[in-house]
Amino acid sequence: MVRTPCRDKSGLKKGLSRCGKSCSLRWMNYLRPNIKRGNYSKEEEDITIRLHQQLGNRWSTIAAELPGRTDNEIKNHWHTNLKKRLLLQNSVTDDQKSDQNSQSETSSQEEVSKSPQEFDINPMNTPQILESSTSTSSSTDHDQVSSITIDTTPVEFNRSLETTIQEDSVANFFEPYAGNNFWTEPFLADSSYNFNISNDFLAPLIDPGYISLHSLLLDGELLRPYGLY
DNA sequence: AACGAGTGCAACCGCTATGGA
DNA sequence: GTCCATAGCGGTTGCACTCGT
Repeated sequence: MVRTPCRDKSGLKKGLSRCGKSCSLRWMNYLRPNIKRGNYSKEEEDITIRLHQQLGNRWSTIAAELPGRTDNEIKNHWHTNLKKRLLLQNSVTDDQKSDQNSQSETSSQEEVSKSPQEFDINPMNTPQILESSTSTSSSTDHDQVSSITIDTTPVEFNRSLETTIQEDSVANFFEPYAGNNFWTEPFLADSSYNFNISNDFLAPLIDPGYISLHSLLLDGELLRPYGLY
């Protein structure tokens, strides 16, 4: 069943008019209280890269592993930052390989036996970018080239993805919230939003303690879109 | 100051899945 | 079983903003 688009007959948007779907999307992607905003941590980027390697463009699944991040945000971040970095990484890796090829014929024969995916895209094999995740960086690609630091320490590849995420990022990320099963109840955070932004805003009620642990502490920038600092 | 290019991200679009009548 | 509304997903677009010239 094809959804009726939020357009008038001329095909133009109806100004500021919003259909239910538009409102829903805006809530889910932008207004939802437990959305984490601001720069991505290295852990979040690592998770994104690994999951994308495993799952492809299943952004909602990836988003489920990154609490506070929406699929849309992750998708945007991937297209605007991570994809470029991986491409850059690959180009650096290719350069290194070409250098190595010119120096060692033996090593080149080993490389040939690999499929491209084994050493190009796979973030588990490629060097880890240590650059801080400043998504607002206005530097040019050329500047990024000069600013990126490559860590050639190999990542243990045999660990399962789930174990890797749990050990490397998620457990550490939510350790301060231990005792609240945020991880298995991701949408409870929505319900935790029981303080009034305005008199017009009605939200479900829940234990106020939940707010401090999940909503308020998730990110310092959480309330800034509402003018609450 | 003005302009153009590049960038980031919210919003939109088309589609499928699902559930209720 | 059919129809319809809605939720959710991934791809794409449009525009505000920043930066360099």
